[in-house]
Amino acid sequence: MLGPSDDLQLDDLIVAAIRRLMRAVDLHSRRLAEECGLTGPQLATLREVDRRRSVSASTLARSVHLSGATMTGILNRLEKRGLVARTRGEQDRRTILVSATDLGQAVLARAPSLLQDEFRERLERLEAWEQLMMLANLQRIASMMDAEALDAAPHLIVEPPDATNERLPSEPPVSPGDDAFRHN
Amino acid sequence: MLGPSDDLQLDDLIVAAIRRLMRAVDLHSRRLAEECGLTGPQLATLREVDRRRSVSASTLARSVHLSGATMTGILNRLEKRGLVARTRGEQDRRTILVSATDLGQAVLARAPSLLQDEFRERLERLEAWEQLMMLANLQRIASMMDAEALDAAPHLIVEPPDATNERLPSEPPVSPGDDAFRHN
DNA sequence: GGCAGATTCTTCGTATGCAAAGCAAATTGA
DNA sequence: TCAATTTGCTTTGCATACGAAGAATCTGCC
Repeated sequence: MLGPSDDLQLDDLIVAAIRRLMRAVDLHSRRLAEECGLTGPQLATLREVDRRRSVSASTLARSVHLSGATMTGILNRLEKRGLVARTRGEQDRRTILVSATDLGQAVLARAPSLLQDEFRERLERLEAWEQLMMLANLQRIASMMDAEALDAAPHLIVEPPDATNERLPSEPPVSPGDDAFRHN
Repeated sequence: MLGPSDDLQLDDLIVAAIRRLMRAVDLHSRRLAEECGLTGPQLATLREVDRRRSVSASTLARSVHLSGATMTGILNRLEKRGLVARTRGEQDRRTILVSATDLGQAVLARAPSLLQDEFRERLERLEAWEQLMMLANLQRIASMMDAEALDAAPHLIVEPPDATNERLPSEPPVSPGDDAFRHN
């Protein structure tokens, strides 16, 4: 372990790195907006809407880790551009079911990644174990900071080399009901 | 390396982890605001103002990795509460020199860390090499995403309260590979 | 001196992002 | 059955965040 003075150093460095990362994400979001007309959160939301066929707004919010209020604003902008459609739920008329329009899917097909190309290229040049280590560390930090928010979902564990990593064991494949976020 | 389909998975997991991290930071910022009256960016700014004795607004913005426009808003709120004071530069009357008031220093002395206590406790329980690995990975990711912004310098060492307004790239150059493991 | 260009900060417009309050629909309980 | 609660979304208020444009100032060149 480190002494208290070193801990202060460590804290500051972590804070600085996180701030740098957040800024980079924000800047890339604005660049996305210029290039394809969608900001980062909008693109992430549209992708998730398209992946699942028809989702409630709250489920959507949880999937992309946003509050419901923020999701409302994003959906408003997406809807205003005709990229998604809002429908009232049949059985439960409180819920709003969101679905991607044809235009939305078309835009999505042309949209770039949520990560900068530069970053992806650099990442691709790394060895697989390095990629997984970085992901694991990122997830670990997220979990450590997220913990107070009660997320029981286990995340990526870097397995010894014999595990067949066809699919990384984090988010389950689409199954629309079991959201992995069931804390009520 | 991983195949293209796994890369897509990797991208998505990284995006999700980053989003989770950003949300956690935001939530902690709001908690800070309730507890000590200062949000995360405000506290970070006030700390930096106090550390250096008197800084220009632009230097401050670069130090905490914010744009000048954002810094203006934060300084407005800090000034309105009497925590910092703005003064015109003597030689260069374009610059705004920011300094912490007595009240600002008093508030600062009582303010908690920018990181959640939960996170810090968890971090402290880890071995030193693990702490450094996590920091190094975080800095590496930040650098990889930051690179396009020409910043390129992962500042491992917290700069001394130099007060001399340094020019552009500013941050002490550190070879990007071993940045986390340089003790001095 | 005097003016063109650069630099510094502020203002404006837009998009996140959250909590809390508000509203409507569904569920529960007596 | 119908009031009380819960649930799902929207609205409101505030604080980031950014770029672009504007105002004030400085610098260099003549």
